[in-house]
Amino acid sequence: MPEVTAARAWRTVLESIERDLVEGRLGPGDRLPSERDLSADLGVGRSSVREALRVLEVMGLIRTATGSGPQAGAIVIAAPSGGMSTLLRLQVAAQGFPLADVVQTRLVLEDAVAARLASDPQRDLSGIRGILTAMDAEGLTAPEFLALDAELHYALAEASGNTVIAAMMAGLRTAIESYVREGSARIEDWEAMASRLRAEHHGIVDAIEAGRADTSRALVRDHITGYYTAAGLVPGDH
Amino acid sequence: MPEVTAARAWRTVLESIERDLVEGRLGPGDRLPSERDLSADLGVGRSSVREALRVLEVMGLIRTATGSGPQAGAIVIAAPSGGMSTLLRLQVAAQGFPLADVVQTRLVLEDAVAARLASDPQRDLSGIRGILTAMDAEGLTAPEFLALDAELHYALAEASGNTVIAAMMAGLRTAIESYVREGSARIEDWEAMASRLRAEHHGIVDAIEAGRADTSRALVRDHITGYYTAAGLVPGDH
DNA sequence: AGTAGCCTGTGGTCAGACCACAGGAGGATG
DNA sequence: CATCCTCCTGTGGTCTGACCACAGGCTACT
Repeated sequence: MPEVTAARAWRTVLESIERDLVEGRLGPGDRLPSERDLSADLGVGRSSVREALRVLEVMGLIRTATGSGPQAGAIVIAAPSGGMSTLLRLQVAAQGFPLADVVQTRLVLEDAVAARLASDPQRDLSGIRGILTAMDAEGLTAPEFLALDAELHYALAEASGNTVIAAMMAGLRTAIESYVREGSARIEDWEAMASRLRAEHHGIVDAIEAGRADTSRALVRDHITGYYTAAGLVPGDH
Repeated sequence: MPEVTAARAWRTVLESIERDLVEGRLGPGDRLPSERDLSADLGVGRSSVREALRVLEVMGLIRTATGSGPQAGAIVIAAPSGGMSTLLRLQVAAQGFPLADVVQTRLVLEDAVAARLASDPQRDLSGIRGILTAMDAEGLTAPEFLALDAELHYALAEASGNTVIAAMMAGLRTAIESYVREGSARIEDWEAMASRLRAEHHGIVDAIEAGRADTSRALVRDHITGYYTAAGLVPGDH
């Protein structure tokens, strides 16, 4: 007997759930069987089931809740940005991803987002305008400003309509968040930097709304590289 | 007593290890303490430690091995593409990512890869040429051909020097692999398609080596969209 | 009819017990 | 002295059983 399960009981659980997802037996909003049932059905220990569920939870596929009722248990949610953020953040921490590569990837994606938004006549930037207004407020601290900045860039990615790019943008941002925060302390005149960033944001959004794809792409590139070099996160050799 | 640990013992383990990574106490090649030691040090059960390690393993941060000696135990490896592939594949399966978004993201990234390679005089495409030669062989089945195709596109991303983009490309490819395979069955004259793809590959690599960024980008776009529409994976409304 | 309390099932966690495995230590052997 | 073989140790992998806290439904009492 070649032991079909090979090894790794938790992997069989993961594969079983993935199969259920692929073949449509499970979908967003559905509830997984209880850990004890899965354990019995698949012939593995409950701890192995839990290891698999933990992976799914961290990757943003399910949400777990204690108690009873329809909201309890493990439920498929498929919220990708959380998992992407965790993955990228950990890989950067483990030096699997150099910071420069993360920044450059962000550049590539944001570039594409701007171009796509500029050439899409159906775009709706009302939410983005709201964030811009919020950022124009006086007296924002650097962390507050950066939080709004993250929100703005994510909203742009979301508005472009591509969920994968939006999730990746959120993840890339999270991965470098702590470094960005540290970098902001290195900037001497924060108020000057803030007003520069404000102006650049308005310029980008204006260019997008004017449908000028190439202009908005260029502005986005300058905006991002400008800040990162100013914060000393990336060599200015671009 | 406000119970500092809040909840979720496994999360404290994850956070502890992440802190060790960020602050340099752990790095690639290092060995983690044994599960039993971590359990005792952090004051949690061994099963909670295992749940955290499982997450790290699936995300590609560590590798575990049984037995004794320096190679046994959990070792930091930071191999990002595996985790990225799992994440994207699962999210697509759970309908968190529409197929069209995945394809489009691949387009964006590959576009950037081609442009970057074309404008980089230091590029080394010798490995890519080797794959092209392998793909020129006669009598390849569709799965064999597609495997080489995946290898080729990944090699291009790798050659561009951006590890994040390379990992994302690998992940995106994995996420749609099964659909691509199915799609290949829908193509009536596979031999004709194969030679068309071969010609396009050569054209792309030639354009890159000639340093013609815009041409290579256009060729890449046509190459990818062409195949996906032919395989019926994406509406032809691009 | 309303309400208070119990009961059940859920995830969260821990403790302990095995197993298979890989490698080193140490003795037996030539 | 060198070599081989065996046992021992520590590792992850797994299972079992036992609690706990919690949320919601159910029931019995008022």
